[in-house]
Amino acid sequence: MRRITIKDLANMLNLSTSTISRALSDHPDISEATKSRVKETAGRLNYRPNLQARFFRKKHSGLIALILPEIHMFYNPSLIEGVNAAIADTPYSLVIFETNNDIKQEKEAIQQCIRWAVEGVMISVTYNTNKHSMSHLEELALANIECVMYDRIIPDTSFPSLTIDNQLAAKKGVNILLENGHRNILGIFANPSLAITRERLKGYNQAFEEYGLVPNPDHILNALQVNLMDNILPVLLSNKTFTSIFSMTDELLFSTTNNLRKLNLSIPDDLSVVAISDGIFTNQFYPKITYIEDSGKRMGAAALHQLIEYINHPSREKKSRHLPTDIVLADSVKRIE
Amino acid sequence: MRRITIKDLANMLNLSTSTISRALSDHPDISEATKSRVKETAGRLNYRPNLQARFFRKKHSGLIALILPEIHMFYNPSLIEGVNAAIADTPYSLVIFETNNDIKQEKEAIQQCIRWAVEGVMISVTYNTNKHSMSHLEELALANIECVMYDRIIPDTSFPSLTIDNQLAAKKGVNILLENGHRNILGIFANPSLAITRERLKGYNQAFEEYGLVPNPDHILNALQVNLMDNILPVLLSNKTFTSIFSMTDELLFSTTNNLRKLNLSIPDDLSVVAISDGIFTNQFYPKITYIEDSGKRMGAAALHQLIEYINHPSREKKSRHLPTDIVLADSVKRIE
DNA sequence: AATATTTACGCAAACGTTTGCGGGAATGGT
DNA sequence: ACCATTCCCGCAAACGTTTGCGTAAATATT
Repeated sequence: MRRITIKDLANMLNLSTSTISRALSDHPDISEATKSRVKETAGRLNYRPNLQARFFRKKHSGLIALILPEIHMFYNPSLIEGVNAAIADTPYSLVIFETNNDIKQEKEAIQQCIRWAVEGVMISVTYNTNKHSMSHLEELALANIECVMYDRIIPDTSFPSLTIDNQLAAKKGVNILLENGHRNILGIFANPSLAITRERLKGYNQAFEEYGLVPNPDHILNALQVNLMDNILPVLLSNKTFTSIFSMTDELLFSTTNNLRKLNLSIPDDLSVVAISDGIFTNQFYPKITYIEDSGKRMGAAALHQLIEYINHPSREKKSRHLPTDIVLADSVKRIE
Repeated sequence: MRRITIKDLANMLNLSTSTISRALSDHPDISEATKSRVKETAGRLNYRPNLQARFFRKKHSGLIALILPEIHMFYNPSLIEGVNAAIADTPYSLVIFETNNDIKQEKEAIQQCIRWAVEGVMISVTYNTNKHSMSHLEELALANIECVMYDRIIPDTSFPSLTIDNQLAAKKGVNILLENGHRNILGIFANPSLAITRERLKGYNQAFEEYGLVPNPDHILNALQVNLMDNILPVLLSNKTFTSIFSMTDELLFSTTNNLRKLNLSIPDDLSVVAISDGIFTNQFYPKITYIEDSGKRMGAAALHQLIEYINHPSREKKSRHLPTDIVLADSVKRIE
């Protein structure tokens, strides 16, 4: 039970392989009569082109790689869903690499991409990837593989990137709290070695400044790792007189809600909460959390389209883009005077 | 800047392509001297084998496909992580297809697998895939592609499967509640068209029966879709006198916790809770939830290894296996008399 | 009717790698 | 010194597909 090939079809129909090939791809050189004859038998015999051979001959792989630091509960599942939905309308297939926030695994993933001759790479880098350790990314460029960075990017490089306007998003979020009378706003942030953290931090501060207020550096919690939250957050909340919390991600928000429950504090009666969020957790949670939307689904689709754009037009100028962000108001903010 | 090939190396070193190929793969026919000479220049010139060409010639693709119904917050991220970690030690790469619980997309994914000539498929089927609609799976067999089902399987088919012992797991979970004195146990279950739901339901009932009790069918909630929980659960909890809840998945558990908060009911003071869970949500949640572990990570690794086993030994007898389940006790169960 | 064009197909090479086979040179044994 | 091995390496085919080029027949043009 060997797999049926173009040669088989050629033999059965007394045609050459070239005619079969052209007939199947609707080449104008082939008459309608033979086209339908070929297609009919191909369908009947369940012929499936060998993509390996095709792409080998055509010198491209039909593969697009998605490299991400981790696949945990938040954001990335949504992102994968977005990429998957978008790639269904294209001739490409998706391979996914997970780096576990380890730059060594990131390098290994890139080597894999080169060996597979993928046609494009979408990457969200690890904590430790920065301007001075991106030789592996430059290898991609040398191999003529298009690359866009998304979400966790390295700013100010020659690689195009796609993010939301992180500073603006954070500013919008904090603004909601300020406008509702909050002044003591605990800002919960991730690892500051990530550009995304620094940008969102800027937005937090900028919101205060534009309001004519001075942000208090003591009101910032930098959770180098999420599980440290359980130690730090209770201390912070018991000592200070916060009336609200701004969380820069879903992951930190989840940890926050658990800690609030542990401290017997409720949202929004004891503390108002605003987050930058994918939208899934914040909408399903009770009470629904007010958030600035950073949709993984939309990001995934947009990043893919941008990448395919570059693949199809390699010479086109590469630039970094921002996705717009919506404000979604819900039940987690209480107005105070 | 063309990519460097074996031919290039052959020309530069005045050797034949066959010698280069053999030298790079440590063939005994090649002397150590030339081996090191070849490897040195290959390394220096950054030679990367063209996997498309290699696999094309060798008549396999080096690809393994993972087909899953959805990538939401729970389980599947963990599963992907497990597969990814395990596949790193193998010569295979992973492609992921998401079917959105749509049998049409599932069929499409399988067609893709055949066209790509993947060497194995790991699949968790949709709600609507059953014994009478699995012609696409049989096509896989015809194409000599190995296939294992995991998690959401079709029972009693010729395809090997990998699951936990769902009935046993549910029984274990309900048992914990029974042993702690609970008799009115709300069972929260998913769509009964899934075999996994029916199995776990059996376990729920069996636990009662082995305890000499008669399970009450009115104590079963079948959430055909998760978002329906918000309507049904409050009604059920206000009418009946439940003292505890058994949830068959993380997803349903999450919805449950939100509804409990809405109703101002706390765990475990008002209601004890036990779930079958991947372990991530239950451990991070406050209070920590007692659960029967169904680890996506472990499942992913195990399914992959089983699949590779079949790929390497196609004639080996295929059988369905169960993964053992651990009980993880935490803070969500209160003893009552 | 002679020439020009179009139509419809076949020939053969090419993509990069692996591998069966063959053979010259070096080595071993007597 | 002769034969049998062993050691290294090259030749060439093969995997399935696409595609530039060539060409005979059919059709169009004058």
